[in-house]
Amino acid sequence: MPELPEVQTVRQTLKNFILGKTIKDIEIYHQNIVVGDADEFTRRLKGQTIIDIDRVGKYLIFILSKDAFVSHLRMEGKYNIIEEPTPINKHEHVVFIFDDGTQLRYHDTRKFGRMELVDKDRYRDELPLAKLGPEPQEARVGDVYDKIHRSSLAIKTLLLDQHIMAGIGNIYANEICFEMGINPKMPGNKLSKKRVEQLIEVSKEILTEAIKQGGTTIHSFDANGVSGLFQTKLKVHTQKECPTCKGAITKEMVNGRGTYYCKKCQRR
DNA sequence: ACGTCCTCCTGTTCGC
DNA sequence: TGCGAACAGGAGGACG
Repeated sequence: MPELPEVQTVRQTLKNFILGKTIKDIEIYHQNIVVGDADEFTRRLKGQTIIDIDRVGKYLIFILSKDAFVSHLRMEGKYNIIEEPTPINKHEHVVFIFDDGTQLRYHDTRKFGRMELVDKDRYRDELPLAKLGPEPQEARVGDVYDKIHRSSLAIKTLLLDQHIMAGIGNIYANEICFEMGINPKMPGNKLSKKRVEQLIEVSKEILTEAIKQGGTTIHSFDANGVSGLFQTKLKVHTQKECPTCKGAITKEMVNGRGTYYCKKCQRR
């Protein structure tokens, strides 16, 4: 589900709700969500206060008084804020119970999401975050060009590779290719340095605009009832008609992911 | 080392 | 209408 703008939206919403709260207990209904020993996860975090929530790429990092854990929502993960007691939903797998009686519940229909304890002081330098590339905002043209230039993979596949740049997922990869006027299947090694520079600029612009809109709401995603608005600005993803030439949008699979583009306007 | 495919899951949509 | 196949904001591991 969520890409960088959606995760950023979730982060902000969660910060407003849980900063300063202390975890009284944790209930884990599906152990696989927690990487490593689920009992240790509970034991370690119990009694700790939420100090901050960070975000790196599509990862959220919950910073507590002593420890920290990362949370990746993958395709369908969400956090439900519970202020009034309600029955547990069958897709709520991890429940954080705070000392003020409120709860934070991790909801994930496909159970793809993961949580994992990390070192509070150096999580950026250890797995799973260590291998992530820079977000477009911090990316340096030379570094990105080096990686793209040496690959014959489709440019869209490279945009989805979190080791090159972090935060872009399927929706925004499609949108970025459209804005670039590039065919998503264009091999990376066909791009000039100038073109890669433009790619980074376009990525920044699209992610920034999406964050401003509160992310994209497709299917059921929302950040605790806060729906994003970027879906109204999508130009190709899940669209039928090209906003530029009014021709039909082509949909095909690239690297196993649904890829939408305009054959006429994206050929460079 | 690199590219491709499979896998983890469940719910919804698509096509015959 | 019914029913199985395909697909869905992701990423890590196996394999050739």
